[in-house]
Amino acid sequence: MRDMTIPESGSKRKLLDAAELLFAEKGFEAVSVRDITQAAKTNVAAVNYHFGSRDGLLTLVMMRYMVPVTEERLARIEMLEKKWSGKSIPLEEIIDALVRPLVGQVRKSDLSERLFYKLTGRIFSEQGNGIPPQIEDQFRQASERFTRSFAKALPAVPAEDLAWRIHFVIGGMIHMLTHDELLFRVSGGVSGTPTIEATLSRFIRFAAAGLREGLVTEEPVKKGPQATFDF
Amino acid sequence: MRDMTIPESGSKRKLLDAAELLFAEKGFEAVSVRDITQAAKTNVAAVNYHFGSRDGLLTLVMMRYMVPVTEERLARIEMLEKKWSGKSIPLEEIIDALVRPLVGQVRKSDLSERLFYKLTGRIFSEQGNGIPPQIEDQFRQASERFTRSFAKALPAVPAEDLAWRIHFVIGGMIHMLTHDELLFRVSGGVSGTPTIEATLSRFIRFAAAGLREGLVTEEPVKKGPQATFDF
DNA sequence: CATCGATTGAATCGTTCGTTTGACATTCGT
DNA sequence: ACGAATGTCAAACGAACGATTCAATCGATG
Repeated sequence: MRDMTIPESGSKRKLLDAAELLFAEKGFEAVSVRDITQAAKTNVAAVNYHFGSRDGLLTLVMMRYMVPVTEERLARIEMLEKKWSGKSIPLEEIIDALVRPLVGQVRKSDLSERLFYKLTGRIFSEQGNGIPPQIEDQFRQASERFTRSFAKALPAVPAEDLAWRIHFVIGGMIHMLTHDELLFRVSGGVSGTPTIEATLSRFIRFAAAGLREGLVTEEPVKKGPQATFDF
Repeated sequence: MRDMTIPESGSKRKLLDAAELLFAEKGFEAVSVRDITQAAKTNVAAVNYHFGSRDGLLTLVMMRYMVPVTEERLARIEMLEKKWSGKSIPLEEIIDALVRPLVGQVRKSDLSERLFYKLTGRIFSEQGNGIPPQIEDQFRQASERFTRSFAKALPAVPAEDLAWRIHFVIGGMIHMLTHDELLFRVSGGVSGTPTIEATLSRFIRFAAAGLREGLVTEEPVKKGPQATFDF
């Protein structure tokens, strides 16, 4: 296996940064090795020298944020299990643990918020289309863990129904990440430029309501901002 | 403009059928003109002769079902407006009008259900990525019309919130169409092979609940199967 | 049958793709 | 200061791409 560490400077780092920017803007298929090396102001051969192949660079670009995102997702869900010690976790907090790690990583990148979410959204939406197995594994880990917590939080929902509902939630999340600009068409130009926090809150409430569909809520659903996890 | 009609037989029809099958299986970018002509057992030049270019064929493949889908969507929503004459339409029926036309067109194709939904899902998910303007226009029409009905059905939801919620619904729909096989990963192998009708019902209930989030429902939400429109 | 537009066929165009080569430059330990 | 490792560079490779050329063939019509 090749060196998977990311240096702080040098052409390897420049290539990685240029590649992730172009991938975010135009998609993984639409960017050629020559586009990347030109943007990074290096020679064409540099990609194959440092990453073995275009695929090697692609994998590293994907892993760079997906690994920390998965780690933070799993850490958050474990924290929640402890916090609610055995009891089922409120839906809103599970969904928060699913999407907030994306916000946590955005600042570690040189990309703008829009581009970072577009990049991660592209990764999510390429599932099953010849994605590197390392990335598939990240998805598998988060998927298995969160499905368990969702099932515990919604014991009244049959497993098959729940699977589909989670499916729909993931679709909404991906669409939120990839198509920020689409909103203006859907809304007829209604929306301003919401902060990510407001959008996240909207998504969490939407997803929780969809997941809970059909359930009688004895006590009315807690309103106000969702859990903040600022510890 | 070139001839946009689709003959019942001949190599033009064979190319169209072969192209839509390959596009559904592997995506629009991953299929070459040579793949298509080989599958259709015609000469490579046939694509450029009949469709002007690869893009011309691609556009026609997309328009073949998207035009009837949009027409049926708009017809259904107009029917609903008449049926509820001025009153706001129940959410479930609006969402039904949005997704059921896809089921209506599946039988007109030679593709299996799985591949047809994959094909249309791919069309939906390519929005903003250099999609033909004719297809963009189909989206625009449906988007404007349904946004209006959603707004009327949910007068208490602020326009900006509603826009995002519709956004999430569309994302769930696309994911449902494109990633049928993903379900097995999410659910841990729980699901069987649901009929499209059961899946549709699940989606409609999920989406309606998400759209309605936060609203006090004076009368409990009507249960049971959603409207069938069998007239 | 002869004619003519419509269609097909094999060959090839020019480009772009990811990758490789081998010469050259730089850096570093000893 | 020297040799080895490391990195860079221009050039080129073979393969695949969409598109085009032009002669051969077909089918309807006169």
